[in-house]
Amino acid sequence: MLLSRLARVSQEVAAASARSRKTALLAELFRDAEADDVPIVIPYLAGRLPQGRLGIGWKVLGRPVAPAAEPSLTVRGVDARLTALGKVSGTGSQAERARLVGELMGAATEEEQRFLFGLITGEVRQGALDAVAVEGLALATGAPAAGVRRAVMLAGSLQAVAGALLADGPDALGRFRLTVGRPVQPMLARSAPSVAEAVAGLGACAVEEKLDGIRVQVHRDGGTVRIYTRTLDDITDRLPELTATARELDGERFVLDGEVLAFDEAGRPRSFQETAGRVGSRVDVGAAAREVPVSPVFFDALSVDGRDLLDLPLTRRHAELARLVPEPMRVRRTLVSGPGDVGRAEDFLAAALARGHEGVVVKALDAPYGAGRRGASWVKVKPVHTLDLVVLGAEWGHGRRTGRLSNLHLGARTAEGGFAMLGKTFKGMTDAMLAWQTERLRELAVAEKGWGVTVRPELVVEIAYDGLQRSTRYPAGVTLRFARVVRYREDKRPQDADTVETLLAAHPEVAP
DNA sequence: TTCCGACAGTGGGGTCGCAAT
DNA sequence: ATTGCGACCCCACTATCGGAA
Repeated sequence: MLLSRLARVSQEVAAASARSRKTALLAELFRDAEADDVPIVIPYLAGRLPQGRLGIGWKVLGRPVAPAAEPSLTVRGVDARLTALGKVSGTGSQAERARLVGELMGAATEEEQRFLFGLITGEVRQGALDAVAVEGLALATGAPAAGVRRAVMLAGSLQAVAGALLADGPDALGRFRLTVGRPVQPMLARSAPSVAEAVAGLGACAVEEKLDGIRVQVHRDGGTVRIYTRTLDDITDRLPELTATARELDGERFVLDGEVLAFDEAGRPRSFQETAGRVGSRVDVGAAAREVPVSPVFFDALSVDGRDLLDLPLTRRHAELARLVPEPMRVRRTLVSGPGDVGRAEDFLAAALARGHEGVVVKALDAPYGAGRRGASWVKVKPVHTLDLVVLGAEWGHGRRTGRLSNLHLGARTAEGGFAMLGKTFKGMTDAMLAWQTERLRELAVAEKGWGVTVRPELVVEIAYDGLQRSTRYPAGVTLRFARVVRYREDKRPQDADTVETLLAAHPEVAP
């Protein structure tokens, strides 16, 4: 199959607004793909490369290359070139990679160039990723969409399911079940502003501590242990102490879900930055593990002794977890009978925060494990802080925000009477706010830059954030974590904005 | 008809590791 | 040695479609 066909369909998918139309376009293409093209076409149209990331980004791709006049690239040919590109390494490799990229782009038409660019940077912007590709695959093969979705969650991969379906038809779905050693999409939580609201929607529930670390899925099959992240990357080699722990547990075959994080001598959690740095270390893992050892805290069991527990209620899964994992390695929790019992949940949240944790996750006791779902049965609650900050500048948006000033530069007042930038945010704005701030910030602009504008510090905006973290980038030595706009405060003047001093005083554990 | 669940998009900061400077 | 870049951790929020109520 020619790449031009994919590029054309991708553009049509992007132009279609109805999801059903996108699905139909993808299904038509999947049906036409030859068997050898399928393992490439499916991920491409889901906006991903079968090779995963190539180590090539905007910098190399940004260089313009004259497009070819006529399409000639085949899907398989492109795949072979990209595989070769991913394998280039060593000194001088950047130049070689740039050369190969230039060669590929030079063989592509303008439309194909746009498609390849999106594919390689991971931004296809066609309004259809995995979920829509799953629908298209179901339509193309006559398999039930829910069955395909479930198979993909259990296989942890769209490609495997696509290959089986197109080769063997809808019956192939039955082959996909939870397998020890093969990661499944983890269950996710939605958020609520208070435990009262979280409990109100759930009835009888467990309230568990929310730990600020790295999500891990631990598989053990006899002497073999594998550890996967939330995105199903294999990080076994980086966590030798967790591998050892899994081998010591009193079970031969299991799959556990949990969080891994570092604690200090007093047993309080170390900062996310410290845990993430440790887990990210790959070169001298032994030294990293000695310096910042991490501990697992498990909260779910997906499989024990060959029994698949996914469809069992949390109560049953937790009973299995408790049989397998000693109490200190399980997440701290309390049980709440329902909305009449909210006081217990609120007390538990306060205690969790006092112990230095992020918040709580409220879980319905009767809910199964919804692999890959951000279902309503897990709800996280974290305290939210707010500040009144001053807009110092704004950056031009991309995609659907093109032509709008989007990403705000936020400043707090300093003791010297100026403003210290604390970070940026693009979150929380409605389309109306984007339009309004674009106009207002242009009026306040003192300098037009390529990336946006700097403005007179006059506009006050209320910002919500989850906490402070250390920063080497910003002058106060700290930055906001997960900053988002709540509303503009036109009733406030910049001299009413919060100061760096009060911010640091509110988070003494982070203050430099 | 209205409501709401699921998705895609729009990017944030930090850290690590590699290659280039 | 330092810098730039990309990958991958953590993540919030809005707009939209389409099925459920």
